[in-house]
Amino acid sequence: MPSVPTAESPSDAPRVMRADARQNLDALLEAAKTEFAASGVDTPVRAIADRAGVGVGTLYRHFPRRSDLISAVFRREMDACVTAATEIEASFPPDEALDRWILRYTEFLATKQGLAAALHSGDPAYAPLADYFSARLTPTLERLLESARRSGVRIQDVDAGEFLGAVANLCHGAEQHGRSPAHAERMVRLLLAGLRASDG
Amino acid sequence: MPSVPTAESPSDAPRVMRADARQNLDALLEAAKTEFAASGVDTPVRAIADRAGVGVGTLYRHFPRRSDLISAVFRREMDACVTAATEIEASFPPDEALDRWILRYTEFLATKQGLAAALHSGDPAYAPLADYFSARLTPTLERLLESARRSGVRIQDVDAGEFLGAVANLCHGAEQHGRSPAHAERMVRLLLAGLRASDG
Amino acid sequence: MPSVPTAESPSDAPRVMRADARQNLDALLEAAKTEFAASGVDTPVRAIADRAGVGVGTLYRHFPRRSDLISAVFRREMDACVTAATEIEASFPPDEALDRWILRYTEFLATKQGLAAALHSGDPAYAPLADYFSARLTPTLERLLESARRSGVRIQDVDAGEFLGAVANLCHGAEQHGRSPAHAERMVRLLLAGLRASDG
Amino acid sequence: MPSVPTAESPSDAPRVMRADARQNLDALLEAAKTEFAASGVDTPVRAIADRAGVGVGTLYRHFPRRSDLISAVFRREMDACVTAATEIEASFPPDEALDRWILRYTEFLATKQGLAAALHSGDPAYAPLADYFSARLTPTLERLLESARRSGVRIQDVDAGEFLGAVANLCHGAEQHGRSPAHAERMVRLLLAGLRASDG
DNA sequence: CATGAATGAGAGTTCATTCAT
DNA sequence: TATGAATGAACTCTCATTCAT
Repeated sequence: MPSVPTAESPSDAPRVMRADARQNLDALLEAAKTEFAASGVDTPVRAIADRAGVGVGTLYRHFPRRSDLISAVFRREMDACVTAATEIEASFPPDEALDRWILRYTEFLATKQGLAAALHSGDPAYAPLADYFSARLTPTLERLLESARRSGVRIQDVDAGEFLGAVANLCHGAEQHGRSPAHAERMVRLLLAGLRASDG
Repeated sequence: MPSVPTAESPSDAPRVMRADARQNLDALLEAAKTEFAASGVDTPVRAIADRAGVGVGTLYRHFPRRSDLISAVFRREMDACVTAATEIEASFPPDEALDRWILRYTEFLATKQGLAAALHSGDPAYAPLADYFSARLTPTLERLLESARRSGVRIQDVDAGEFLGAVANLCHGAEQHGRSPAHAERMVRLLLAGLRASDG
Repeated sequence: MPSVPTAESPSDAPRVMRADARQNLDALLEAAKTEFAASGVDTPVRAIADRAGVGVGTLYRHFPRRSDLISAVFRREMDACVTAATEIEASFPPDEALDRWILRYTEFLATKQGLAAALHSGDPAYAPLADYFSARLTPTLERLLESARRSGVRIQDVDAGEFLGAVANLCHGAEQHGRSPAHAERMVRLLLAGLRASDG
Repeated sequence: MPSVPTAESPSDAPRVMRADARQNLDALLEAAKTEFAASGVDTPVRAIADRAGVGVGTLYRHFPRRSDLISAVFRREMDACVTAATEIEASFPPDEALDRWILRYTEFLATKQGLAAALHSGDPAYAPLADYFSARLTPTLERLLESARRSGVRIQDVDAGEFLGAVANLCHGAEQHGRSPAHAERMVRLLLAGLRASDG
């Protein structure tokens, strides 16, 4: 079983951390996640700090740029999503595991309105996030696709990263006013069906 | 007494309009279209007014709310897109016409970054736009789907409006940094393939 | 008599100007002059706008960058100082005119705490101000020095711009707490005496 | 029990001091000197603490107010400057010693951008620094002036403190962008020449 | 009707200073 | 004592919107 590193700190080397600082950091991540889900990633910095019960200065200490906070929030759950793949693969046949994990991935996306935009923004500040996405989620899907093919399922030749981006796009606006949460799932299933279709 | 051309005003009640006012309105729509394509629908009002060569006051006279302008811009090209369907239906067999029109629709979407967001925003200000979308584009797709089914093609039972929304989402972020313009098309084709897949 | 152009507008071509805008601009220049004299050129933008009785937006409309405002304020009085030279030259013999004008120049400097700093900051935003200084004040002093030399006075070979900068420096901090206003004048007179000294 | 060296503390009452505290204090003074020279006396407190390798709390412990640190830094080198006078007086005739010491004083000023401002700020926090200046540097110049006069040189009747302030002002902005380091020296020499001029 | 000047709320960001660890 | 995390006031700047001209 591979180790599942958890990277939830803004920098790579915060060796030790004062207990109160750690608490603030957690509160910030949690507050940011909530605010991002409710108001998008462009929500005022102050709103996040207020929700976390800290001053704005504390937010800036931990996350000098907005992109740092966005990246940290998204990375936390990306990790969980990657971890889930292992469990799903262990419990279901390859073809079914593929669909199940994609649906698990859509759950991750549900409250990540700005993820796709961040990934495609071209802003170098998001390069680490995009890299992380490519390094963790994309290989996961590639593995699932390969397993399904080996089990005999006919699967279109698609770029895994591109496909994940498409799924992210399809989930865009889900959970929004007037849209059934089932909407996104139906469309994602359509895309998955297209993946198995015989002609390209 | 000046001539009194009747024009389609931003509100639903066509009214008498001075020739110069009409020119300003056209210039504003054109400028807004360009700015929206370049900088998104949240672009500063001033930028649009400047490009149109009018004062911001004039913009506000014609479009009191930003949503009025966005709606007006998008409606213009929705009309063109609907019109195109008729031509395509006359030139191609139903099944092919379906794909061709969807791709024509993606072209319409190409520079309409904010369309999907506007449609799903839940903001009542966009209700007229959503209504227009439902009244014009959705029936067009329904007609094409029905024709294809009648011609013997097996097509999934999907909600036309939902499908159009999904396509719009897939086109989100196309033409953005680091994304091939072919990306969106590939994913849309996958969705179309899913539409014909035998299981749901 | 040469024409005495008055350049007190932020840009070079504000052909016509609405009466109220003109009033606001004047109020801003006056307020800025007062605030600069009292609190230095780094005084909060808000303080200047408040004193002028306008919103900050109005200040930013007329002077997008702080340096624009500083330059405008200083240019107005540089012009007056240059003009004064003509009158002084007409009324006094060259040698005396030189001293009298330098003392007039120190009066100009009295409330211009940030002038020298701005001129020497190296910030390209102040290049226009430095250019204006070089184009107007420096030639004025050069002319006065030359006249004095022609009238038979022995004068050190100094760079006029450098000398003006030195006088500006000597006036730095004058009118400050605990310093007699005569202090600067005494030191400037010492410098002027050095100008006539026989050895370098 | 550790040795208890007696050190000159920031306050006027020398006290017992732990060895590590003494080291921190030295590091802070050195760091502050460097930062002041590079970025002026308004440089962020954090920058100084970082350079000294201590926490900001330590800085505040030793120097509760910024003025305390500034004063301490400047006093150190004032002392050296005063000491230098003795050597110069021993090696050169009075008239030459005067010039040489003033030039030595300008060297001291070279990296003390904020000295003149601090002395003239009127802020009571700088009163001790101003007093120190008056108690050490001013008498030094007075002594040099008196020696020169006794040796037969005709010297203007100037206030020594005022003259030192003028020299400090003349050195303001030296080493800045676009200004030759020789600029200040030329102007100081002009002032010294004025000191010997026969009329006032 | 058109203009664009004015307004001012609101967002981002920095940094002096305090104080829990 | 030393540390540096936290705080929040203060500042800059932008832009949607109004309204005098």
